[in-house]
Amino acid sequence: MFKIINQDKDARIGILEVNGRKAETPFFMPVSTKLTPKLISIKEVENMGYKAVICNGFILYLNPGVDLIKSSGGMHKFMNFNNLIFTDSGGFQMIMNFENKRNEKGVEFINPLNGEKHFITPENAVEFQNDLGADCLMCLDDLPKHGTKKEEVISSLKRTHLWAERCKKFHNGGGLLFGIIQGNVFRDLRKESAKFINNLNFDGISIGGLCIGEGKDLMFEMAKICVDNVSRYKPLYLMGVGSPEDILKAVDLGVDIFDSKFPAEIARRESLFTKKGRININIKKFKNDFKPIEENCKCEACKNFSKAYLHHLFKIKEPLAKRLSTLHNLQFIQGLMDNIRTSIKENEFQKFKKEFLKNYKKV
RNA sequence: GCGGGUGUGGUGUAGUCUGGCUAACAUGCAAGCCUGUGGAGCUUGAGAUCGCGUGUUCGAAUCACGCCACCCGCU
Repeated sequence: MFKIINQDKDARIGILEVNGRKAETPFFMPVSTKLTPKLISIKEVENMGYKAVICNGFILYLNPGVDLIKSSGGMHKFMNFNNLIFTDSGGFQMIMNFENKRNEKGVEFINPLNGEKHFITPENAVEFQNDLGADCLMCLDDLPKHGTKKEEVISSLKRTHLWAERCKKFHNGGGLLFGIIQGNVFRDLRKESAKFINNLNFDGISIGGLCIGEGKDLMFEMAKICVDNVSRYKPLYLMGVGSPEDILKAVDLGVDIFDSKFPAEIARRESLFTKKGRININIKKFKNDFKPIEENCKCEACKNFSKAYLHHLFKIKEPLAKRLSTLHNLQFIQGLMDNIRTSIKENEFQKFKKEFLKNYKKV
């Protein structure tokens, strides 16, 4: 299911295989919450070389509903994507005003579209993710917002652990189940959580509750504590991380899997990745810049158009601007992941990382 | 020619009747932010001698008078 085939210090290459679908780690998953990435097609994502995406099991459970997807033959068939599909459980939606109340039994969500109440238990979460046909599913977890007091984080963590046990107990075949480490920004809690989740012997381990406003230093400190206290033979997934510099640093810690809305979201807001750093294409200095975003980029935007043209498209609010930007940023991340894997295989990861970060500055 | 209306940052407007905190709001402009996605979000900044002039007043975008520009109607 997961096999490490190459290692350069803590950074490593692995093969994740589920239900006959394979992906080489480290990889990044574009977010495809409702069975499609925004503005671009899943086929475009696939053609870039992505071997995995993440959808949101909970949001799909609300709409269009598990039955429809099940009767279509599962998510893979429905969206015509025959690579790995991860699903999230709905835990993250708790910090997004979705949630009404939670207790030991589960969480009550209110569907903002129609006011309907849904009570989700850990068992439900595993069930609907499996019914959807997920290759890798997440435990239902309790995610305290950044800034939550320690006493509250402690009781929240207790709940996450309790739910993790129940998910594990309920899970019976189908996709791989990932346990999620929480603990907010508290060192002792992170360590405790990592050990606890590790001991439950999940198929994979997720590091959750980071990158939600705590700042980079704390984030990496917490991530390292998590990595250092779990088995090194399992796929390790850092949830929600998606900037080039963060991915690179996390791979160095030993993280295998990433997902984030970040590349797509900032693309829609006029921010693009380049090897020299992020640029905001809407600013004046690009009005007369007739060169492509990146000289050797394979994306549709770079192959055909200039920065000035893209700048123009944004200024006139043409939706195509967001589409092209999204294609570019996702292509950039995929290129980065390719380079990361290559450099690990050649035992040159440290050199690659250093070089990349040296060049990657704010332009 | 007569009567009526309107004139406020680039644009669209509020404030005017019942003068008084640093002239407000939207959009646009300039820049920054966004990290397990509820269809263009958040923060900051620049930009107006309130059509022009005179007067009344401690104080005028606001009141009075004159002028100018545009719009509507009537001869």
